[in-house]
Amino acid sequence: MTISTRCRYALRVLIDLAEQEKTDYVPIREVAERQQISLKYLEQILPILRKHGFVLALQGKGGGYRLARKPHEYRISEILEVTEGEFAPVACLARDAKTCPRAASCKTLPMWQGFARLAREYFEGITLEDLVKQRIPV
Amino acid sequence: MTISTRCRYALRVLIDLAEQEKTDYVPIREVAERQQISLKYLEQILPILRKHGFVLALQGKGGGYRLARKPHEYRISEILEVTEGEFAPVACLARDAKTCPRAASCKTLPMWQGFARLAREYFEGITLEDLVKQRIPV
DNA sequence: TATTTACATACTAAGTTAGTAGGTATAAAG
DNA sequence: CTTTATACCTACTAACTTAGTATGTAAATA
Repeated sequence: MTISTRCRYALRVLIDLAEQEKTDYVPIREVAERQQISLKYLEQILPILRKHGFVLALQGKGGGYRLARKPHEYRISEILEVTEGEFAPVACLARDAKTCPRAASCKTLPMWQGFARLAREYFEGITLEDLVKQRIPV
Repeated sequence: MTISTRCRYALRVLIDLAEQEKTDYVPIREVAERQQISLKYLEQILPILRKHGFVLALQGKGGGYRLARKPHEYRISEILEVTEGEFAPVACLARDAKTCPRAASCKTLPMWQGFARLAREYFEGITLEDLVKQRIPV
């Protein structure tokens, strides 16, 4: 039950890009150096973010990545979704799950549903801007 | 981010034992048949529950397992803890984690702390009896 | 002594994770 | 037109985890 580094790195990259506050493109190599993350690994992660419209990419000299939206327009739940996969504590709650024959009588299902809902609402309520500006209540 | 079958099976066994409402020992084989779970796999899971005092075991003919406490005396959080391991969405929040050099400036740490707390409180608030009597609000 | 139970340990196939390695496509600059 | 700097793509791998199976041994009752 731990968040993958792929997901955590994705968040750090997005935060890093948000902090640059530039409108021009930042080479991924710079981010890798600043964040001390393997460049080659980031090269696998960034295309995921691009395919889902989170960042814009520009190839060639002077190219790089930049945010596609303003920081407050990213819900953390979206970022988790694409880098970590759907949040489903048990298989029966996955979108593509075939209905479990035990579902009707399952004594634990409501608990997992409640937990999934709690988690979803928590991460939907946080934006990238909240992270950058450290606005998470402790 | 999914709960292991080991953990889910452990919950089903405890619920099953609670439903028997007998004070005498139930052979694990019976539980395996009722719940349609591999007997050999359960034979690995039950010793975990016994070592942590959740169930009592009796060897030999007429032996088996029974609950060590009353259903309302089990918090789900305890059961998750021993079968699934400590709930720590990121490594830095594990009990034995060495302090991350990035911790002080980490923009995501408070979010993970908040999530861990939310999850902990949710599962601490549910007992085995709640599951058996299907008292989980939807 | 036979039977039934828990208990212990080793093994395994399949999948996941966190990368590394090597090359291709694209675009700007000289 | 060549060089350089970037993104992009695909394959590979070591280590680990998961969900079991297999093969016993120990204990307690009938």
